[in-house]
Amino acid sequence: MARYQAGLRTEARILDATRTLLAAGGLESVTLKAICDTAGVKAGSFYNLFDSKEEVVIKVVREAIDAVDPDPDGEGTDTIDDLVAAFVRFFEEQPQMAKVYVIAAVNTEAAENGARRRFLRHHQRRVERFADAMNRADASLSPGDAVVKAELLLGALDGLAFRWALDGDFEFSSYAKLAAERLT
Amino acid sequence: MARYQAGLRTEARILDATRTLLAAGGLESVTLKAICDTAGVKAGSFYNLFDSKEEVVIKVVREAIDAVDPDPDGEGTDTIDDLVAAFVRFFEEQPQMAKVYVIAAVNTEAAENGARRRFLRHHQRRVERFADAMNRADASLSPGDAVVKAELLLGALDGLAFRWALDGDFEFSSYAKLAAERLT
DNA sequence: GTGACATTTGAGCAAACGCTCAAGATGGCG
DNA sequence: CGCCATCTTGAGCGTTTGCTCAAATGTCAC
Repeated sequence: MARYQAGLRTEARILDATRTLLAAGGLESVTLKAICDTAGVKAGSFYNLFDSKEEVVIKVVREAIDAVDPDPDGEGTDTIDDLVAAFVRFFEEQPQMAKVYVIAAVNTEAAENGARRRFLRHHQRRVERFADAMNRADASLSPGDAVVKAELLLGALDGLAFRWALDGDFEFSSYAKLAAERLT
Repeated sequence: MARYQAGLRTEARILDATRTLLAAGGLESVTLKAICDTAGVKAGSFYNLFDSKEEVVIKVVREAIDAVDPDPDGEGTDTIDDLVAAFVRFFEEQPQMAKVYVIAAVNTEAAENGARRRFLRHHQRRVERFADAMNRADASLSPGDAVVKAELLLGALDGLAFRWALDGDFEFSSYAKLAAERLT
């Protein structure tokens, strides 16, 4: 939406501010006022570049998720271990982003089911990646069984991440490896 | 806090209203105005009986959780299957309550870590129950290993519940049984 | 350099939120 | 019945939320 250099620069400042606030204080601390104050911009400028606060938050979270993809180009070379490690890394490096992810998926009521559908699609793509990796590792596994196993493993990983959100001392990484061993 | 019959009756009406709203529209729809309108009460009356909105919500959620306990008296007679079934039942019968549970655990920032600590304690009690049941089923299992296994199973159940919150068509119950088989 | 467009600003809007309080109505005990 | 504690009410407070808009300022292409 920005056409001049000045617009591009403020756009970047707004995204940076959102990232910073999100990482520091979670979704609750990301208010329009906080974003604008941090970015050194007035609300009117914000709305000259973006349609809503939500648009910016979604953009930032999506970029954070993409940044930890072990096979961003979809070459099909990632192993289960890679995928599990990437999963753990995302939660450990970007805990607040992960929480936004969880809240958006759960919190969303009938009104704005768009967000939930987006997350479901993302989850399904992840299941496919896991299932593919399982099939690559064990050719005798039927595709259907691979999907079931992938759902099970991803479910376990999500739950362990949740557990870790509850208590930072929880040994997320160890448990994740254990889950991968038993559910592969 | 209520001492007259009238007070007790409005107390019950407020709790009922909160339950109804929570089940129908999730946490977001539980505003003070909505509670008071549904209960046919003014805000002043509400605050004559309760200290805060939060107090009421917590009370309602806690009661809902206790209502599905397979061994409320702590007699130590519940099996893993009982516990897993109770877990599934809670989520399927009270999906909104379960979502509140998740949100409170994740959403709570530095400010009010009281809620998070409460949920952590509840989780730990649950882990103990699961571990005890595992030890009862297999005497050769060391207590430490039982706790690890219990954490793993509960993690998987939480994650599958989350998955189901994302998409009601997900066969939560089947996957829960599968997880119990592989992680016991 | 000027005209046309992008951007920024300051002021402010309406709605929602949780909550408070003085004053009056009601209930139950002696 | 009378009295006092309990309960209810209506009005409203103070804050925060996301967002809007006319007018001023800046920027780029020609």
